[in-house]
Amino acid sequence: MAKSAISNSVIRRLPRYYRFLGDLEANGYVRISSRELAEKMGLTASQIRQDFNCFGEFGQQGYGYNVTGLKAEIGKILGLDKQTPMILLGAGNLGRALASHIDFRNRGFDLIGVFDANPELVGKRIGELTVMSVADIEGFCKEHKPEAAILCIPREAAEKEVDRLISYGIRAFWNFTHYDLRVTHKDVAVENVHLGDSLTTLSYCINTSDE
Amino acid sequence: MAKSAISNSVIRRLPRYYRFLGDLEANGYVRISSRELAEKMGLTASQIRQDFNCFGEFGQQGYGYNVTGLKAEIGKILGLDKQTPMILLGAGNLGRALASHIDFRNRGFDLIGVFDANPELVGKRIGELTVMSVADIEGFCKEHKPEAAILCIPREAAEKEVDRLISYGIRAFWNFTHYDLRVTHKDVAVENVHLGDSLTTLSYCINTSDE
DNA sequence: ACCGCCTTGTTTAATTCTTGACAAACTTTG
DNA sequence: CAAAGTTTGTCAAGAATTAAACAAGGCGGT
Repeated sequence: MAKSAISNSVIRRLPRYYRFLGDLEANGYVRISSRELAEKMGLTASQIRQDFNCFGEFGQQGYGYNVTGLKAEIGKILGLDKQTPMILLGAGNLGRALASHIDFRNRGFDLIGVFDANPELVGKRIGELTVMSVADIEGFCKEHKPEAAILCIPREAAEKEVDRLISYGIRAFWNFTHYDLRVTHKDVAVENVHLGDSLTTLSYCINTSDE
Repeated sequence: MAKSAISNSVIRRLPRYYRFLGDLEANGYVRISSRELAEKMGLTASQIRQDFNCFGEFGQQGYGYNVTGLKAEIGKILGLDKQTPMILLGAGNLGRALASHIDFRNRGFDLIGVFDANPELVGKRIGELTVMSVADIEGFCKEHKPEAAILCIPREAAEKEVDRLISYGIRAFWNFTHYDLRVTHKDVAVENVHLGDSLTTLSYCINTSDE
Protein backbone atom coordinates (compact mmCIF):
# COMPACT_ATOMS: atom_id res chain seq x y z
CA MET A 1 0.00 0.00 0.00
CA ALA A 2 1.47 3.31 -1.04
CA LYS A 3 -0.04 5.33 1.76
CA SER A 4 2.62 7.92 2.42
CA ALA A 5 1.11 8.77 5.77
CA ILE A 6 -2.53 8.72 6.70
CA SER A 7 -3.22 11.49 9.17
CA ASN A 8 -4.47 10.61 12.58
CA SER A 9 -7.62 12.66 12.08
CA VAL A 10 -8.60 10.50 9.15
CA ILE A 11 -7.89 7.26 10.99
CA ARG A 12 -10.08 8.31 13.89
CA ARG A 13 -12.96 8.89 11.51
CA LEU A 14 -12.71 5.53 9.76
CA PRO A 15 -14.47 3.44 12.40
CA ARG A 16 -17.31 5.91 12.38
CA TYR A 17 -17.65 5.70 8.62
CA TYR A 18 -17.68 1.95 8.92
CA ARG A 19 -20.40 2.09 11.54
CA PHE A 20 -22.62 4.43 9.53
CA LEU A 21 -22.17 2.31 6.41
CA GLY A 22 -23.22 -0.73 8.40
CA ASP A 23 -26.37 1.11 9.49
CA LEU A 24 -27.11 2.17 5.94
CA GLU A 25 -26.63 -1.36 4.70
CA ALA A 26 -28.97 -2.67 7.40
CA ASN A 27 -31.55 -0.13 6.30
CA GLY A 28 -31.44 -1.33 2.73
CA TYR A 29 -29.35 1.42 1.20
CA VAL A 30 -27.52 0.26 -1.92
CA ARG A 31 -25.85 3.50 -2.95
CA ILE A 32 -24.93 6.68 -1.13
CA SER A 33 -23.45 9.96 -2.27
CA SER A 34 -20.88 11.88 -0.29
CA ARG A 35 -23.41 14.67 0.05
CA GLU A 36 -26.05 12.45 1.59
CA LEU A 37 -23.60 10.67 3.87
CA ALA A 38 -22.21 14.01 4.97
CA GLU A 39 -25.65 15.15 5.96
CA LYS A 40 -26.28 12.02 8.01
CA MET A 41 -22.93 12.17 9.75
CA GLY A 42 -22.70 15.89 10.31
CA LEU A 43 -19.64 16.35 8.14
CA THR A 44 -18.94 18.04 4.82
CA ALA A 45 -19.10 16.08 1.59
CA SER A 46 -15.68 17.39 0.68
CA GLN A 47 -14.13 15.91 3.76
CA ILE A 48 -15.67 12.53 3.13
CA ARG A 49 -14.42 12.42 -0.44
CA GLN A 50 -10.95 13.45 0.63
CA ASP A 51 -10.88 10.91 3.43
CA PHE A 52 -11.84 8.05 1.16
CA ASN A 53 -9.35 9.16 -1.44
CA CYS A 54 -6.49 8.56 0.95
CA PHE A 55 -6.99 4.89 0.27
CA GLY A 56 -8.18 4.68 -3.30
CA GLU A 57 -11.03 5.51 -5.61
CA PHE A 58 -14.07 3.76 -4.27
CA GLY A 59 -16.79 5.82 -5.86
CA GLN A 60 -18.20 6.33 -9.30
CA GLN A 61 -18.95 9.71 -10.80
CA GLY A 62 -22.60 10.40 -11.28
CA TYR A 63 -23.52 7.50 -9.04
CA GLY A 64 -21.83 7.78 -5.66
CA TYR A 65 -20.57 4.91 -3.57
CA ASN A 66 -21.86 1.38 -3.35
CA VAL A 67 -22.66 0.96 0.33
CA THR A 68 -21.70 -2.68 0.69
CA GLY A 69 -18.59 -2.31 -1.43
CA LEU A 70 -17.40 0.78 0.41
CA LYS A 71 -18.02 -0.82 3.76
CA ALA A 72 -15.96 -3.82 2.73
CA GLU A 73 -13.11 -1.61 1.52
CA ILE A 74 -13.00 0.38 4.74
CA GLY A 75 -13.28 -2.83 6.72
CA LYS A 76 -10.24 -4.14 4.93
CA ILE A 77 -8.33 -0.95 5.64
CA LEU A 78 -9.23 -1.32 9.29
CA GLY A 79 -8.09 -4.91 9.31
CA LEU A 80 -11.54 -6.28 10.03
CA ASP A 81 -11.19 -9.01 7.45
CA LYS A 82 -9.07 -10.99 9.86
CA GLN A 83 -9.27 -11.61 13.61
CA THR A 84 -6.37 -11.07 15.95
CA PRO A 85 -6.49 -13.41 18.95
CA MET A 86 -6.88 -11.38 22.14
CA ILE A 87 -6.80 -11.99 25.87
CA LEU A 88 -8.42 -10.09 28.71
CA LEU A 89 -6.58 -9.32 31.92
CA GLY A 90 -8.90 -8.54 34.78
CA ALA A 91 -12.30 -10.17 35.19
CA GLY A 92 -13.77 -7.51 37.43
CA ASN A 93 -16.88 -5.53 36.62
CA LEU A 94 -15.39 -3.69 33.69
CA GLY A 95 -13.61 -6.70 32.23
CA ARG A 96 -16.76 -8.76 32.34
CA ALA A 97 -18.80 -5.97 30.81
CA LEU A 98 -16.39 -5.61 27.91
CA ALA A 99 -16.19 -9.33 27.33
CA SER A 100 -19.95 -9.55 26.97
CA HIS A 101 -20.69 -6.15 25.50
CA ILE A 102 -18.15 -5.85 22.69
CA ASP A 103 -18.55 -7.54 19.35
CA PHE A 104 -14.92 -8.58 19.03
CA ARG A 105 -15.31 -10.58 15.84
CA ASN A 106 -16.60 -7.59 13.94
CA ARG A 107 -13.87 -5.37 15.32
CA GLY A 108 -10.96 -7.45 14.10
CA PHE A 109 -10.36 -9.47 17.24
CA ASP A 110 -11.16 -12.82 18.79
CA LEU A 111 -11.31 -13.02 22.57
CA ILE A 112 -9.77 -16.36 23.48
CA GLY A 113 -8.77 -16.09 27.13
CA VAL A 114 -9.59 -14.29 30.38
CA PHE A 115 -7.23 -14.01 33.35
CA ASP A 116 -7.50 -12.67 36.86
CA ALA A 117 -5.27 -12.56 39.91
CA ASN A 118 -8.15 -13.06 42.31
CA PRO A 119 -8.49 -16.79 43.11
CA GLU A 120 -12.19 -16.34 43.77
CA LEU A 121 -12.79 -15.37 40.17
CA VAL A 122 -10.67 -18.13 38.66
CA GLY A 123 -12.89 -20.87 37.27
CA LYS A 124 -15.93 -18.62 36.81
CA ARG A 125 -17.41 -18.45 33.37
CA ILE A 126 -17.69 -15.34 31.23
CA GLY A 127 -19.71 -16.08 28.16
CA GLU A 128 -17.99 -19.03 26.55
CA LEU A 129 -14.74 -18.53 28.42
CA THR A 130 -13.50 -19.62 31.82
CA VAL A 131 -11.42 -17.28 33.94
CA MET A 132 -7.85 -18.52 34.35
CA SER A 133 -5.19 -17.58 36.86
CA VAL A 134 -2.61 -14.99 35.86
CA ALA A 135 -0.02 -17.66 36.60
CA ASP A 136 -1.23 -19.50 33.52
CA ILE A 137 -0.69 -16.62 31.12
CA GLU A 138 2.75 -17.66 29.94
CA GLY A 139 1.72 -21.20 29.11
CA PHE A 140 -1.46 -20.00 27.45
CA CYS A 141 0.43 -17.52 25.28
CA LYS A 142 2.96 -20.13 24.22
CA GLU A 143 0.16 -22.39 23.15
CA HIS A 144 -2.44 -20.04 21.67
CA LYS A 145 -0.29 -17.11 20.55
CA PRO A 146 -2.60 -14.18 21.36
CA GLU A 147 -1.33 -10.93 19.90
CA ALA A 148 -3.51 -8.42 21.72
CA ALA A 149 -4.52 -7.81 25.31
CA ILE A 150 -7.16 -5.84 27.17
CA LEU A 151 -5.96 -4.34 30.43
CA CYS A 152 -8.67 -4.07 33.08
CA ILE A 153 -6.39 -4.45 36.05
CA PRO A 154 -5.04 -1.96 38.60
CA ARG A 155 -2.31 0.39 37.47
CA GLU A 156 0.49 -1.23 39.45
CA ALA A 157 -0.37 -4.64 38.04
CA ALA A 158 -0.53 -3.29 34.52
CA GLU A 159 2.84 -1.59 34.78
CA LYS A 160 4.34 -4.87 35.91
CA GLU A 161 2.63 -7.13 33.38
CA VAL A 162 3.06 -5.15 30.17
CA ASP A 163 6.70 -5.99 29.50
CA ARG A 164 6.07 -9.61 30.29
CA LEU A 165 3.14 -9.70 27.88
CA ILE A 166 5.21 -8.09 25.15
CA SER A 167 7.84 -10.77 25.64
CA TYR A 168 5.10 -13.35 25.16
CA GLY A 169 4.23 -11.85 21.80
CA ILE A 170 1.49 -9.34 22.63
CA ARG A 171 1.80 -6.35 20.34
CA ALA A 172 -1.42 -4.47 20.94
CA PHE A 173 -2.93 -3.19 24.18
CA TRP A 174 -6.42 -1.89 24.80
CA ASN A 175 -5.78 -0.15 28.06
CA PHE A 176 -8.54 0.75 30.54
CA THR A 177 -6.15 1.26 33.42
CA HIS A 178 -6.14 4.75 34.87
CA TYR A 179 -2.89 5.87 33.33
CA ASP A 180 -1.45 6.48 29.90
CA LEU A 181 0.39 3.39 28.88
CA ARG A 182 3.40 4.29 26.79
CA VAL A 183 5.45 1.61 25.19
CA THR A 184 8.89 2.08 23.68
CA HIS A 185 8.81 -0.99 21.46
CA LYS A 186 8.37 0.11 17.90
CA ASP A 187 5.66 -2.21 16.71
CA VAL A 188 3.48 -2.40 19.79
CA ALA A 189 0.20 -0.53 19.45
CA VAL A 190 -1.59 1.05 22.39
CA GLU A 191 -5.10 2.42 22.65
CA ASN A 192 -5.65 4.15 25.95
CA VAL A 193 -9.27 4.49 26.96
CA HIS A 194 -10.07 6.99 29.65
CA LEU A 195 -13.73 6.88 30.48
CA GLY A 196 -13.09 9.27 33.34
CA ASP A 197 -11.73 11.85 30.90
CA SER A 198 -14.80 11.43 28.75
CA LEU A 199 -17.10 12.09 31.69
CA THR A 200 -14.99 15.04 32.76
CA THR A 201 -15.41 16.54 29.31
CA LEU A 202 -19.16 16.26 29.75
CA SER A 203 -18.84 18.10 33.02
CA TYR A 204 -17.04 20.91 31.23
CA CYS A 205 -19.78 21.10 28.60
CA ILE A 206 -22.52 21.41 31.21
CA ASN A 207 -20.73 24.06 33.16
CA THR A 208 -19.88 26.34 30.28
CA SER A 209 -22.73 26.01 27.82
CA ASP A 210 -25.06 28.18 29.83
CA GLU A 211 -23.03 31.23 30.63
CA MET B 1 -15.45 34.27 32.02
CA ALA B 2 -14.20 36.09 28.95
CA LYS B 3 -13.35 33.00 26.94
CA SER B 4 -14.24 34.03 23.42
CA ALA B 5 -14.21 30.44 22.26
CA ILE B 6 -12.07 27.66 23.60
CA SER B 7 -11.18 25.27 20.82
CA ASN B 8 -12.32 21.72 21.03
CA SER B 9 -8.76 20.44 20.88
CA VAL B 10 -7.90 22.30 24.04
CA ILE B 11 -10.98 21.10 25.87
CA ARG B 12 -10.19 17.48 25.05
CA ARG B 13 -6.75 17.90 26.60
CA LEU B 14 -7.96 19.44 29.85
CA PRO B 15 -9.05 16.22 31.58
CA ARG B 16 -5.68 14.71 30.76
CA TYR B 17 -3.86 17.68 32.27
CA TYR B 18 -6.01 17.32 35.33
CA ARG B 19 -5.19 13.65 35.60
CA PHE B 20 -1.45 14.16 35.26
CA LEU B 21 -1.50 16.96 37.79
CA GLY B 22 -3.29 14.67 40.22
CA ASP B 23 -0.57 12.06 39.73
CA LEU B 24 2.14 14.65 40.25
CA GLU B 25 0.46 15.88 43.41
CA ALA B 26 0.18 12.32 44.71
CA ASN B 27 3.89 11.86 44.05
CA GLY B 28 4.77 14.89 46.13
CA TYR B 29 5.48 17.37 43.35
CA VAL B 30 4.98 20.95 44.48
CA ARG B 31 6.03 22.76 41.33
CA ILE B 32 6.27 21.80 37.68
CA SER B 33 7.50 23.64 34.61
CA SER B 34 5.81 23.43 31.26
CA ARG B 35 8.96 21.82 29.90
CA GLU B 36 8.94 19.04 32.48
CA LEU B 37 5.21 18.46 32.18
CA ALA B 38 5.53 18.36 28.42
CA GLU B 39 8.14 15.65 28.67
CA LYS B 40 5.95 13.55 30.95
CA MET B 41 2.87 13.95 28.80
CA GLY B 42 4.47 13.67 25.40
CA LEU B 43 3.52 17.18 24.35
CA THR B 44 5.45 20.36 23.66
CA ALA B 45 5.98 22.94 26.36
CA SER B 46 4.68 25.57 24.02
CA GLN B 47 1.37 23.84 23.63
CA ILE B 48 0.92 23.46 27.35
CA ARG B 49 1.60 27.13 28.01
CA GLN B 50 -0.76 28.16 25.25
CA ASP B 51 -3.48 25.82 26.48
CA PHE B 52 -3.32 27.15 30.02
CA ASN B 53 -3.29 30.70 28.78
CA CYS B 54 -6.72 30.27 27.29
CA PHE B 55 -8.05 30.49 30.82
CA GLY B 56 -5.70 32.81 32.62
CA GLU B 57 -2.19 33.18 33.91
CA PHE B 58 -1.58 30.35 36.30
CA GLY B 59 2.20 30.22 36.27
CA GLN B 60 5.06 32.31 37.52
CA GLN B 61 8.09 33.21 35.46
CA GLY B 62 11.29 31.56 36.61
CA TYR B 63 9.33 29.16 38.78
CA GLY B 64 6.74 27.31 36.78
CA TYR B 65 3.34 26.22 38.01
CA ASN B 66 2.22 25.26 41.48
CA VAL B 67 0.90 21.75 41.05
CA THR B 68 -1.92 21.92 43.57
CA GLY B 69 -2.95 25.39 42.51
CA LEU B 70 -2.97 24.58 38.84
CA LYS B 71 -4.93 21.40 39.42
CA ALA B 72 -7.53 23.35 41.35
CA GLU B 73 -7.81 25.95 38.60
CA ILE B 74 -8.27 23.36 35.87
CA GLY B 75 -10.70 21.48 38.08
CA LYS B 76 -12.74 24.64 38.39
CA ILE B 77 -12.70 25.16 34.63
CA LEU B 78 -13.92 21.59 34.19
CA GLY B 79 -16.70 22.13 36.68
CA LEU B 80 -15.33 19.61 39.16
CA ASP B 81 -15.91 21.91 42.09
CA LYS B 82 -19.57 21.00 42.03
CA GLN B 83 -21.46 17.77 41.47
CA THR B 84 -24.28 17.40 38.99
CA PRO B 85 -26.82 14.77 40.04
CA MET B 86 -26.88 11.95 37.52
CA ILE B 87 -28.95 8.86 36.82
CA LEU B 88 -28.04 5.64 35.06
CA LEU B 89 -30.37 3.98 32.58
CA GLY B 90 -29.58 0.33 32.09
CA ALA B 91 -28.26 -1.90 34.85
CA GLY B 92 -26.76 -4.53 32.56
CA ASN B 93 -23.13 -5.51 32.55
CA LEU B 94 -21.86 -2.21 31.27
CA GLY B 95 -24.11 -0.08 33.44
CA ARG B 96 -23.06 -1.93 36.57
CA ALA B 97 -19.41 -1.72 35.61
CA LEU B 98 -19.61 2.04 35.12
CA ALA B 99 -21.52 2.54 38.34
CA SER B 100 -18.83 0.78 40.33
CA HIS B 101 -15.78 1.70 38.28
CA ILE B 102 -16.16 5.42 37.75
CA ASP B 103 -15.27 7.97 40.39
CA PHE B 104 -18.26 10.19 39.75
CA ARG B 105 -17.64 12.59 42.59
CA ASN B 106 -14.23 13.53 41.26
CA ARG B 107 -15.58 13.95 37.75
CA GLY B 108 -18.21 16.51 38.58
CA PHE B 109 -21.16 14.18 39.02
CA ASP B 110 -23.12 12.37 41.69
CA LEU B 111 -24.83 9.13 40.75
CA ILE B 112 -28.15 9.14 42.57
CA GLY B 113 -30.37 6.66 40.74
CA VAL B 114 -30.27 3.52 38.58
CA PHE B 115 -33.11 2.34 36.35
CA ASP B 116 -33.76 -0.73 34.25
CA ALA B 117 -36.65 -2.06 32.20
CA ASN B 118 -35.96 -5.66 33.16
CA PRO B 119 -38.12 -6.58 36.20
CA GLU B 120 -35.55 -9.15 37.27
CA LEU B 121 -32.99 -6.45 37.85
CA VAL B 122 -35.32 -4.08 39.69
CA GLY B 123 -34.60 -4.20 43.39
CA LYS B 124 -31.03 -5.42 43.04
CA ARG B 125 -28.34 -3.34 44.65
CA ILE B 126 -25.50 -1.65 42.81
CA GLY B 127 -23.08 -0.23 45.30
CA GLU B 128 -25.18 2.01 47.51
CA LEU B 129 -28.07 2.26 45.08
CA THR B 130 -31.06 0.06 44.35
CA VAL B 131 -32.22 -0.52 40.78
CA MET B 132 -35.60 1.05 40.09
CA SER B 133 -38.09 0.46 37.34
CA VAL B 134 -38.05 2.75 34.31
CA ALA B 135 -41.66 3.52 35.14
CA ASP B 136 -40.44 5.38 38.21
CA ILE B 137 -38.15 7.73 36.30
CA GLU B 138 -40.62 10.58 36.01
CA GLY B 139 -41.43 10.64 39.69
CA PHE B 140 -37.80 10.33 40.64
CA CYS B 141 -36.80 13.21 38.39
CA LYS B 142 -39.52 15.44 39.76
CA GLU B 143 -38.32 14.76 43.28
CA HIS B 144 -34.54 14.61 42.94
CA LYS B 145 -33.92 16.77 39.85
CA PRO B 146 -31.09 14.88 38.20
CA GLU B 147 -29.55 16.87 35.34
CA ALA B 148 -27.46 14.20 33.64
CA ALA B 149 -28.03 10.64 32.47
CA ILE B 150 -25.92 7.69 31.42
CA LEU B 151 -27.40 5.64 28.60
CA CYS B 152 -26.52 1.96 28.77
CA ILE B 153 -29.68 0.70 27.12
CA PRO B 154 -30.43 -0.62 23.64
CA ARG B 155 -30.55 1.83 20.80
CA GLU B 156 -34.31 1.69 20.28
CA ALA B 157 -34.95 2.34 23.97
CA ALA B 158 -32.49 5.23 24.00
CA GLU B 159 -34.07 6.88 20.97
CA LYS B 160 -37.42 6.70 22.69
CA GLU B 161 -36.31 7.85 26.15
CA VAL B 162 -34.11 10.79 25.30
CA ASP B 163 -36.83 13.34 24.58
CA ARG B 164 -38.72 12.25 27.66
CA LEU B 165 -35.61 12.67 29.79
CA ILE B 166 -34.98 16.12 28.38
CA SER B 167 -38.51 17.10 29.28
CA TYR B 168 -37.79 15.94 32.82
CA GLY B 169 -34.83 18.31 33.01
CA ILE B 170 -31.90 16.17 31.89
CA ARG B 171 -29.45 18.30 29.98
CA ALA B 172 -26.42 16.07 29.65
CA PHE B 173 -26.11 12.57 28.23
CA TRP B 174 -23.21 10.16 28.52
CA ASN B 175 -24.18 7.81 25.76
CA PHE B 176 -22.84 4.27 25.48
CA THR B 177 -25.53 3.16 23.07
CA HIS B 178 -24.28 2.03 19.67
CA TYR B 179 -25.27 5.10 17.76
CA ASP B 180 -24.42 8.76 17.66
CA LEU B 181 -26.95 10.58 19.75
CA ARG B 182 -27.66 13.98 18.31
CA VAL B 183 -29.84 16.41 20.12
CA THR B 184 -31.32 19.55 18.67
CA HIS B 185 -31.97 21.31 21.97
CA LYS B 186 -29.44 24.06 22.35
CA ASP B 187 -28.29 23.51 25.90
CA VAL B 188 -28.24 19.75 26.07
CA ALA B 189 -24.74 18.28 26.09
CA VAL B 190 -23.94 14.87 24.65
CA GLU B 191 -20.82 12.78 25.00
CA ASN B 192 -20.99 9.75 22.76
CA VAL B 193 -18.67 6.93 23.78
CA HIS B 194 -17.94 4.28 21.19
CA LEU B 195 -15.79 1.59 22.68
CA GLY B 196 -16.20 -0.40 19.50
CA ASP B 197 -14.66 2.43 17.48
CA SER B 198 -11.78 2.56 19.89
CA LEU B 199 -11.11 -1.14 19.46
CA THR B 200 -11.45 -0.83 15.70
CA THR B 201 -8.78 1.86 15.71
CA LEU B 202 -6.50 -0.56 17.50
CA SER B 203 -7.16 -3.10 14.79
CA TYR B 204 -6.10 -0.56 12.20
CA CYS B 205 -2.87 0.15 14.08
CA ILE B 206 -1.93 -3.50 14.24
CA ASN B 207 -2.62 -4.12 10.61
CA THR B 208 -0.68 -1.17 9.23
CA SER B 209 2.26 -0.68 11.56
CA ASP B 210 4.20 -3.61 10.18
CA GLU B 211 4.10 -3.10 6.45
C1' DA C 1 21.37 43.29 46.76
C1' DC C 2 22.98 42.01 42.43
C1' DC C 3 23.65 38.92 38.47
C1' DG C 4 22.81 35.02 35.80
C1' DC C 5 19.65 31.51 34.89
C1' DC C 6 15.20 29.86 34.16
C1' DT C 7 10.38 29.99 32.84
C1' DT C 8 6.30 32.18 31.61
C1' DG C 9 3.08 34.69 28.45
C1' DT C 10 2.71 36.12 23.90
C1' DT C 11 3.81 36.97 19.24
C1' DT C 12 5.04 35.10 14.93
C1' DA C 13 5.78 31.33 11.82
C1' DA C 14 4.94 26.70 10.13
C1' DT C 15 2.27 22.94 9.63
C1' DT C 16 -1.83 20.43 9.41
C1' DC C 17 -6.60 20.03 8.61
C1' DT C 18 -10.88 21.47 6.47
C1' DT C 19 -13.61 23.59 3.11
C1' DG C 20 -14.74 25.29 -1.45
C1' DA C 21 -14.45 24.96 -6.42
C1' DC C 22 -14.37 22.67 -10.84
C1' DA C 23 -13.22 19.59 -14.73
C1' DA C 24 -13.94 14.87 -16.01
C1' DA C 25 -16.91 11.14 -16.18
C1' DC C 26 -20.79 8.38 -15.32
C1' DT C 27 -26.00 7.84 -15.01
C1' DT C 28 -30.41 8.59 -16.30
C1' DT C 29 -34.01 10.25 -19.16
C1' DG C 30 -36.27 11.48 -23.28
C1' DC D 1 -28.24 8.09 -29.01
C1' DA D 2 -27.66 12.55 -27.22
C1' DA D 3 -28.36 15.88 -23.68
C1' DA D 4 -29.17 17.09 -18.96
C1' DG D 5 -28.15 16.26 -14.44
C1' DT D 6 -25.18 14.21 -10.76
C1' DT D 7 -21.23 13.11 -8.38
C1' DT D 8 -16.59 11.96 -7.97
C1' DG D 9 -11.52 12.95 -7.54
C1' DT D 10 -8.48 16.61 -7.08
C1' DC D 11 -6.54 21.08 -6.70
C1' DA D 12 -6.30 25.31 -4.39
C1' DA D 13 -7.75 28.45 -0.83
C1' DG D 14 -8.89 29.20 3.83
C1' DA D 15 -8.99 27.88 8.93
C1' DA D 16 -7.31 26.04 12.65
C1' DT D 17 -3.90 23.96 15.20
C1' DT D 18 0.78 23.33 16.62
C1' DA D 19 5.47 24.70 17.17
C1' DA D 20 9.14 28.02 17.50
C1' DA D 21 11.00 32.33 19.12
C1' DC D 22 11.66 35.95 22.29
C1' DA D 23 11.00 39.76 25.57
C1' DA D 24 9.74 40.44 30.35
C1' DG D 25 9.93 39.06 34.89
C1' DG D 26 10.87 36.25 38.91
C1' DC D 27 14.07 32.94 41.42
C1' DG D 28 18.30 31.36 43.51
C1' DG D 29 22.89 31.62 44.57
C1' DT D 30 26.65 34.49 45.97
